[in-house]
Amino acid sequence: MYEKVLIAEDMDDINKGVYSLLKELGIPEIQQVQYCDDAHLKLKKGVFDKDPFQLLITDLSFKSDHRNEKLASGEALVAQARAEFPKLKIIVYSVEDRLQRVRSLIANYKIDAYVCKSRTGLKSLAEAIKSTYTNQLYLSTEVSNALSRKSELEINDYDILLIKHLAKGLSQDEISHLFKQKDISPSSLSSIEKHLNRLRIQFKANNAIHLVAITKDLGLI
Amino acid sequence: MYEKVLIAEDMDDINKGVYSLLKELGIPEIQQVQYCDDAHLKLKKGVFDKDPFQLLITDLSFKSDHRNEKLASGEALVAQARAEFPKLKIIVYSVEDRLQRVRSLIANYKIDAYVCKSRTGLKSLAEAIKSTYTNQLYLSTEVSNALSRKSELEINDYDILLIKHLAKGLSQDEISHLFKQKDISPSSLSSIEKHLNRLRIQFKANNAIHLVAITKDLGLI
DNA sequence: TAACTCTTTGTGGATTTCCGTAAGGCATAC
DNA sequence: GTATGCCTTACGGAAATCCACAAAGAGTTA
Repeated sequence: MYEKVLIAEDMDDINKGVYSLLKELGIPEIQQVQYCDDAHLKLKKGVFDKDPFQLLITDLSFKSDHRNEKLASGEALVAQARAEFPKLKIIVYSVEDRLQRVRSLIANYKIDAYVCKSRTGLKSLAEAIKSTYTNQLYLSTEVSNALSRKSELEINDYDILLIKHLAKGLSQDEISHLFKQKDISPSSLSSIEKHLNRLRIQFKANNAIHLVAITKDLGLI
Repeated sequence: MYEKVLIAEDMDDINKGVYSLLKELGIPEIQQVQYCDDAHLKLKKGVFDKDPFQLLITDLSFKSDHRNEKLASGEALVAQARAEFPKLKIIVYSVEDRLQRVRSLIANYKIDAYVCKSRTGLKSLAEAIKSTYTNQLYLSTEVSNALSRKSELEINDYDILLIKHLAKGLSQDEISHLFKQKDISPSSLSSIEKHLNRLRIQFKANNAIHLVAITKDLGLI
């Protein structure tokens, strides 16, 4: 089993919960940090001391406070960690349950497991730890079909961007101009209308207002 | 100090963290539930057994799963608990940090403390427990000014209702018809336009979409 | 009562969104 | 090569919004 594990999680209560789980699993060396930058430092120090961490368990969202950090999000931490320490196992442990998000983490950073925080989050996390130790990708049940092809008709980054700009108060015409200016394709008013229309249908929204309200409730934007 | 405390929190890791905090505080009887309905049952049973809970610590958001519950949210649980057990102390422990939300919980249900989950959430929770035991309202630092600045409260229930219906996807014309039907005044399309226009100016919103997005972020709707 | 203010309601017009249709580009399959 | 499907773009009309101004009503004050 793992000998040396790092937990990156800003909320102290969860941090505590994960810590006691690792203790129960009999892992001898456990370190905890509440900031992404601290996590990065610890990882580097481990390598420097010739005693590297074998596993990183990290959240995705870290509330920002007075400190201004270089690594502003869990995703940034994952990206950095994967780039610098290819052998490090990474488990993402987050409330986020959007399949698209999970997919992109796996595709871009080759994370070793994704566990949704939930009623049974800790149990899943325990399984994830065991699976990753034997080099098996682990996804908790909530997101287990993130890799199946069926859910391909999800929304992509372009759609999110579109809705975000809508929510910021831009008209469709203004978005069109902005996209042209930034070389984001498609940028024609007609295409923007078409994409929004598809999204409205997909989310069963009556109009653009409704669409923004729904996606906000879902936490997509 | 409290003798009998109930924790309602769906995520097992946080539940674990809170539990160990209460243990450290020397509270002898601690019970935990992961569903609102279970919390309600426990509270009722306590009274029935002539050994009522003195304190409820509850989250606001509970993910729904296969069970279909009567009390679908933490707020519903709080409402029910306050109505049935006026002497029960209630601490809400949630990530939600919108002042309006805190305000309405205090105004409507007379909760005894509101603690934001954060890096130092557990520490705040400990203070909240002590404060409430001496009948003092406690608000964690993130939301401590929820009661001070009531300046922004120039919007009334009519405005909120209006925006809520917008967010549900109704057109201004449909809202007009609905209001006429329900005898809500003013109900003319013209007046609805005028009110929305005032709100847009007030919130510096470019259009109705923007207005809904802003008020949603503020937790007004 | 008259003057004043505030709110509701109405009207017209510019702008934007909504929705269908159609043309053109581009890749893949036959 | 041609056919096919998918996507972008364009255009036009209906509907909804945004906005300015005017009229009617209700309440207040002098």
